Amino acid sequence: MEKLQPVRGTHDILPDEHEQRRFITNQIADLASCYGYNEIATPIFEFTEVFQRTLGDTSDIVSKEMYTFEDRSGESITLRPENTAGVARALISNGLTQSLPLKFFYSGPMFRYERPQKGRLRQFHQVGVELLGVQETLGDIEIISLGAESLSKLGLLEKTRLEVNSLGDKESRLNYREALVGYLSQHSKSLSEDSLRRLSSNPMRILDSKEDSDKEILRNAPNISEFLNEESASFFAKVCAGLDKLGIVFEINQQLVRGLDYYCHTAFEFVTDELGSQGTVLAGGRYNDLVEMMGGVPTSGIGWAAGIERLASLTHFTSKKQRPISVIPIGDNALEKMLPIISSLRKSGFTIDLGFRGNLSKRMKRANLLNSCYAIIIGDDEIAKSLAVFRNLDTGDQHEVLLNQLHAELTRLLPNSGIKN
RNA sequence: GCGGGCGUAGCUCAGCUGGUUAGAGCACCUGAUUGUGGUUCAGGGGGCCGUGGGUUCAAAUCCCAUCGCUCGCCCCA
Repeated sequence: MEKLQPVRGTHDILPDEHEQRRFITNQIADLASCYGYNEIATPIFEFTEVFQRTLGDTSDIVSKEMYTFEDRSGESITLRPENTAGVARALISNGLTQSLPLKFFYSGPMFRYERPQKGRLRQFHQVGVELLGVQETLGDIEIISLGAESLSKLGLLEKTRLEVNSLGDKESRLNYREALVGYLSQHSKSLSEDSLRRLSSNPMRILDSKEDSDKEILRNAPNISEFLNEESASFFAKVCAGLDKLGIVFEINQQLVRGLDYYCHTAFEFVTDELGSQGTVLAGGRYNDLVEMMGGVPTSGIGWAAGIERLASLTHFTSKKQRPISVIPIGDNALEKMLPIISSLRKSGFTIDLGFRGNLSKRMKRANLLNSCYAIIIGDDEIAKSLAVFRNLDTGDQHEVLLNQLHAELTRLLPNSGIKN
């Protein structure tokens, strides 16, 4: 509660910034809608087990990044660190497995207890999609394509590169894991402290270590591709072929390992070099075991999430807002006369600002400050003649318009304003 | 959890080898302009110099602690 600051790692989103974020969200939501994805919203907190059971005890999220607390009835509650587990839970809770396949889009805040830095917050926001009940490679291809198009629509595709990898099915992964542990154990003396710890808990995560000493050892480590069984290998090959067919450029990164336990087969990340070490902008993968892990019927799934703050910091945005029209009544009579007219203009969809106080000069200043395009000025002289002074604030030209012609005049001058439907 | 940088006006910052009443630009308010904005001019309000302690005749300035912000590591969106 020191000095009325927001909690560390959280920020107020003021109107200018919010407009950009809403724009980004809408762009992706519209695109997802074209792909047939429907918006879903799950609670921003869940019982802790929802995340604990699915993300994996050894994942960083569960081991040190969860916002967990006890509520008044003693239940352990966790603010969602990501939304895939919540969507999977909702699928089960609502018996939606009857109507597979399902395509979901979501957006909203996520929470992770981390040290904030550039592109990383404790409360951040994601948009994401989940495709449930599709085990065909067509699902992987559609999801990655939707990710690529989302970035493209925001003009960010050329700022990122797509990396993909296959983690294979369970059998392939176990075989690989064994081989990897065998290899790394021979070099355990030279491994970094963190990697050494992961050797027993989560050895695959050592693959994306950034320690030079680890990288050196990893250079000769076995590759996952050599351990994919026939089914997994052909699955991955089909995904890659599909991406090629769609003209989606990607590179295979065998070190790419997603941090969460529930991933299998396809894993992918769109990364940029423009955000320091937080380069991942949009990332996801396949999670065929997740729903079953939560106690539902086996249901395959694939999806991705993108960080809105990261997208926003890569995007140059200019406001798309309508410039307002300032109505400036002088005196109580004029105000009374204009109130119903203002109300009617607003109902027609025009953006009207009625400065709340001040003389003509003050109100003109406000009109200028708001970047209004026109000022409609009316005083006793004008009332007597049932008209208003209509001033173009860019040119300074002004002319008189009958009050009953105001709507027509604005419609003529601002054909793109007004209610669309 | 670990390391670096920084906390002075609403914002961006100057001042810091200690020395009157702490400054600038932008923003804000008032007036020139009581029926006309942007430009200009004149004036004005605003600061526990992050907080606590220490050194000193004297601290925004030096030292320590603490809190906050920020950047990086780990990891992730």
